[in-house]
Amino acid sequence: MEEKDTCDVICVHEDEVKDVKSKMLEDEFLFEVSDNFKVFGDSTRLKIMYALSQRDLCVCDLAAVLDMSQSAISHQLRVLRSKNLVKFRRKGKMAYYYLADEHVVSMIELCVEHTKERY
Amino acid sequence: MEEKDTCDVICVHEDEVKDVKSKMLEDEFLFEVSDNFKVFGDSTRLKIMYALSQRDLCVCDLAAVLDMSQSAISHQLRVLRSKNLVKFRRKGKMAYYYLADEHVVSMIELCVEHTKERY
DNA sequence: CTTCCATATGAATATCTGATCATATAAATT
DNA sequence: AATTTATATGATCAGATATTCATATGGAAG
Repeated sequence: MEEKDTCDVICVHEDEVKDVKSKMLEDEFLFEVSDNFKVFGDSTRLKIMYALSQRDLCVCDLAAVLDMSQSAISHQLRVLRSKNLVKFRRKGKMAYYYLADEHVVSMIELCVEHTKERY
Repeated sequence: MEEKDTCDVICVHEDEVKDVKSKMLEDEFLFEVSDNFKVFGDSTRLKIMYALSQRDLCVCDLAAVLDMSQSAISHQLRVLRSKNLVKFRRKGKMAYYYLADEHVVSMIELCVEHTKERY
């Protein structure tokens, strides 16, 4: 299976490696999972989501809450939309954003808890 | 409170903003939370942790399981150690790594579940 | 104490990411 | 229709990050 004994991997324990390899999830799937974590791994996006967990807000208000530029917020909202973490409804010129579902809230809550407990 | 009406933030809804601001968690804390998520937001690190959730492994075996260089793995293990997500015990020349606690496992499991459910 | 080998790490590089700036779009108001 | 204003977005740039390469460290065994 392995063609590459070329270089550094010398001390491999064949059986254990084979065992764990068989239990590993698909590369593609784990990439997707890490990609999901990544969205939460930026404090601006996390703050946006946390703010939205309090109440729906328009872009301007989010900018005010986070004390950041409208553009910066808008760019991050785009990311959050692309990951289906937030949605929005138009009301006149404004766009009111809200969290897409409960998963988002529970993800944040869990990591908040873990962060509190672990340190 | 805001000295900066300078530029773009024009349409702020004072009350809602004030309300959400009062409910926001500390900047510093949310930064820490996002920083924790960030560690899980890289597929190499996630794979390492997932592999270790199956059984303790030495660096070489991890490299074999992930099919990556020893150096790359070692660098990422350093990151994981610095965040107290993994620990290791020496056995001769080798270092056997293992997950630091159950939090790590449950974090991964949760996001795996969410990823499965959401798409 | 020298060699061997598993692991660690510093430096360099390439890629990615987030903020800014300038500008475009789109809805409301005149 | 022209203007205003809330939001979106493309381009750019700076800083962060992951891998590689070369080398160092540290324990084992001779």
